Amino acid sequence: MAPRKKSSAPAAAGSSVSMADLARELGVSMTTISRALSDHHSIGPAMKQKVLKLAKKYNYQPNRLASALRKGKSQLLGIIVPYIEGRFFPSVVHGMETAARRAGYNVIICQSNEDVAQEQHNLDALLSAQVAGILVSLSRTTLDLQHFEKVRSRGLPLVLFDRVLDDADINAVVLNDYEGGYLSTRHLIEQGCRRIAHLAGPQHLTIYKNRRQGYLSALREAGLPPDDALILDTDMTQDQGAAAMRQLLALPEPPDAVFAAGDYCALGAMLEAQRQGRRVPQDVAVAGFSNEGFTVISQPNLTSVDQRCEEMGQAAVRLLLEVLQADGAAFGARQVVLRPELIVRDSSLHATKAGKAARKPRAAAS
Amino acid sequence: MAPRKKSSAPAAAGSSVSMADLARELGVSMTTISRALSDHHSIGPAMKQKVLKLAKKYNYQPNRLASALRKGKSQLLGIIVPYIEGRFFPSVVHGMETAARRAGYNVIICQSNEDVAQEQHNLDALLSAQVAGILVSLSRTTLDLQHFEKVRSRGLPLVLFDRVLDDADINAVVLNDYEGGYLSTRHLIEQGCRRIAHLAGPQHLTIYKNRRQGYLSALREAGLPPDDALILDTDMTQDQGAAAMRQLLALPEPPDAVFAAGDYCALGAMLEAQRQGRRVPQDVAVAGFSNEGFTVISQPNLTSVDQRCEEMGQAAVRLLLEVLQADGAAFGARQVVLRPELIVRDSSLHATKAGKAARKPRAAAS
DNA sequence: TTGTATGCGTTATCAG
DNA sequence: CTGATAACGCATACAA
Repeated sequence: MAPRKKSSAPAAAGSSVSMADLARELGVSMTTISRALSDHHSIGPAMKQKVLKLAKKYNYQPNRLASALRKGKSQLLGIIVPYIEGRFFPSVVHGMETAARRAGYNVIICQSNEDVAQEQHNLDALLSAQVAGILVSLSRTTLDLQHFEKVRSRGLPLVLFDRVLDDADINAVVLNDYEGGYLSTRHLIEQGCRRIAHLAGPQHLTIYKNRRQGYLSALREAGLPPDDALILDTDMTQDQGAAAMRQLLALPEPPDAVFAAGDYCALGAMLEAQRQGRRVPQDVAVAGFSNEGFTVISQPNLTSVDQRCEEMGQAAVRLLLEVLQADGAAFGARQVVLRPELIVRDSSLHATKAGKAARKPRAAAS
Repeated sequence: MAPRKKSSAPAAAGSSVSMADLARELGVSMTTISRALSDHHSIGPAMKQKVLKLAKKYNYQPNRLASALRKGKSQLLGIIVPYIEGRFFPSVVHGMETAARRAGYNVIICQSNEDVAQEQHNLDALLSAQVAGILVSLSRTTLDLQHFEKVRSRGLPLVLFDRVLDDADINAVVLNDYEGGYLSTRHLIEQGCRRIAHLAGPQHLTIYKNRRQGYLSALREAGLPPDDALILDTDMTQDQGAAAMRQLLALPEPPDAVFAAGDYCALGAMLEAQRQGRRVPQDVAVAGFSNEGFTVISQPNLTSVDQRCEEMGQAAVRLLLEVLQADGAAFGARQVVLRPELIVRDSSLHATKAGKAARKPRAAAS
């Protein structure tokens, strides 16, 4: 028995049933249908059941567009990331989508491609789509937050994550990069290393600045004097990691450990050291940052700092939803700082005879 | 000079200007505003300029919800993937978002978590959001396509990618897995290998079935008899790859090469062989599938088949938009088959003395 | 070339 | 508890 039977307007292809259709069929008003479906209090249980049954029968799907238009708020969250590749951002997005779905939201994803202009366009598109809130990890070329004023003036919650700017007055979820740098360096010190080099990232980016601060703190705490010759600026690529290691090994007094602010950079350094006949970790210990998938595959496996990607995504959405619920109350912007986890692997086991700290990579894709 | 001046309804926080506001301000009708903004032909250039200028001044943002409601079609594409992790899906999504944005669309992303029920919910949510089209890579637990009937009956374009079912009557973009298996195996044969094992994936999945077929074809073509003892079923994990290699090396006549249908599985096999004192590729050559990031990091670097992730995403969106434009015309479902690329690296250079085929991993994340 | 009127599907505000 | 009606913001058929 096909659904389309006595309905005056048959469910032709391309169209789906609306509340009006259900109302007509049951001989009641649209209002009643709406109440029954949205579980309103002033609705008879008998009526409610009838409506729900019919809705199921006709396979009624609410039109969220109409609902959102009427209510002025959609069930969509906008996400802007520099790009969806590598290990970090996909994992964060994974966490976000999961948290959002649980709360009944869907996510629109945009890539800025590290371009402020693109970021602005994305922002406009999201506002235009009437999203309920926006999550952003800033592009590298974003130097101020003025284009996000639109968001505030619309009264929409905004949460930055990972890539932020120093602005106390904005909601943000970040990793404690300082602590990551500190933990990593302290670990190297505990391994008996005394001349610890640092391959730093672009210092105008907060994350790299903080990792470096952590490094310096650990040195200071251990009474080790920082040596400018051991702190090299790189762009975090594998190539520059190798180049930096070449430079370090050419020093009259080369380092006995290297803490790189990124895994690819660390890998480049490690391979270069091996190419020059040094043993890792015995001659020079190496630690990276980000806990990339390949850290359990390189020889030796690479010690690194896990960034809690997924937790970051979930935390960001949670924060956003809280602000959304508070709806204007509780103004003060909140900052959530996640604690990094140092994952010790063979590349840094300088003192002991390379213990084992194996970790399986995640399951096969596709 | 602030925008809110003579307007009767000041732009209060939380609200934005609408066409009606612009119309009132200029003393013209909404129709005129609409036409000017949508670049309609019957509109005076002078008027058009005036409207555009005012729109800029007031920072007018069209409400896509309202527009979509009216037109019955939004500027949103829905994407359903099993999950957003690993290398494959993020790259595909990357390609999709890029292609979609260029065409003026935004993408909503949902994860099915390999669960049919979740896939259905995602589907409902997307339909409810009135997306203009849907792109799906099926969950592992999806055994038929009946829940996608809703999409067709709504007249929405549907495109499957990568994970599909054998159904000729549906738009799909897939990799030629058969060719990938064939190329990989032929390459091993050309390297002088004669006893080539195959670590196969779950055979109810088309992709693995096809990779295996390609393997068999290459053997047949070379006059090498397939040997059932050399074809092992696995779930493609690293562990099972290792277990399979153990089993193979215990044979009275062990293989001189292994073609695994996945990189993690290949890696497990490779490491196990080395653990048992075999040299790769000299004693046993190894080739994988998917071109994961770690293929350039493992020792030796792993020969693999690139799946053209990004192209797949772009092709899927292109196909979807074509169907959308055709709007009912041109019914026949189309299948786009992408050609895989064999990336030869050291793990399979059996004959020659391990040439070099280095490839840098992509740039550092975050 | 411009304006008038109507409807997309839903929800909120009233009144019964 | 239920119903009639208006409104969200935009786009189109039709009239001027």
